[in-house]
Amino acid sequence: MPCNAKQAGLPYNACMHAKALTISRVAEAAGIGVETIRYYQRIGLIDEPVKPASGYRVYATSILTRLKFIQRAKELGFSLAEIQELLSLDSNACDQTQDIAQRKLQLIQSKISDLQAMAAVLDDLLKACRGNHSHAGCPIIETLSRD
Amino acid sequence: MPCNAKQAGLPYNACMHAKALTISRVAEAAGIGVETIRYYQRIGLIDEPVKPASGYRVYATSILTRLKFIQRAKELGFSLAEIQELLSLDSNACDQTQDIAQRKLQLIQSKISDLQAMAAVLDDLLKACRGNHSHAGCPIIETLSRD
DNA sequence: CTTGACTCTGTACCGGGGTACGGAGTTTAC
DNA sequence: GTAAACTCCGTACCCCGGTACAGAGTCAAG
Repeated sequence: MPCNAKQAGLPYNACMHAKALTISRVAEAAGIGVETIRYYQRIGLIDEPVKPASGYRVYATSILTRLKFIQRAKELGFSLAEIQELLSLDSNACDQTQDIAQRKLQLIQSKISDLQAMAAVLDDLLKACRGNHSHAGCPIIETLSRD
Repeated sequence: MPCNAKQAGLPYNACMHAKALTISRVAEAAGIGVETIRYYQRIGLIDEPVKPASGYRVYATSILTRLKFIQRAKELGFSLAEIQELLSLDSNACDQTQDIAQRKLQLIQSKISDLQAMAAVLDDLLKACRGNHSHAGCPIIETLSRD
């Protein structure tokens, strides 16, 4: 996009303030890549900011809050689609948010107990290995394959 | 592969038994797609079964156990590459696999603690929601956005 | 006022984990 | 004994979550 400030007899830099929050400053502050921010915009996870005449995106500081939210939610195991759903909820729509979080929590808890079972089996296997070199039947596959 | 039963003066169907465990029966029984089974064979996650002269794969029933294992391990967050390594525990001798098992155990334990951390955060957030009847905004959304 | 750093759009690519298709051969049920 | 259903192989395509260009325009420091 051309900077139409020129047509108005102004320098291009009339299009942006010196310390504007540009995409690379956002990326730096949020600890993620510039391309990732553009990717999130493409998929609609964050809004395109208002662009001055030059076409350079200038972000509101609230973008940092949003990116933080996204990163936290990702760490909790939410997919970008789920995060989009969370973000679309009005912050008063506590009920729906709770539902989503509750389902996620149950999922996580059942993974934990499966992994604990698996760890116990592996631990037993290791003990058996150390004591017994015959290893006629490694129980791990059968144990994990049951049901 | 042509069925060389023909050259021997026999019908093609001499190449396979009527109720042979064919790929679609395996897929059906395991609740996965035929293409997925072929994919697992391509990447070496499961062995190619013996093929009679016709070229149609005929599986041993043990494939079902193995596929069950793969599905369970996948649910637990293991990648197919990791599952491959886990499966190698079954076929190798004990003393050759102890460190694989040891590393897997550590991996599982770190997955467990990651998931426990996630669960704790989600649980706290849910508790905050249940105590929040003020309509002042959803604590989950607010907490995830903070800082 | 130049030079280098930055940004724009668009498109292509990556690895992981599959899924679908085409065209040919095989098996099975009627 | 033929039609429908199944299987083969190879290749191409899909989604996800990014990442990496290229080529053109803009900004900021010296």
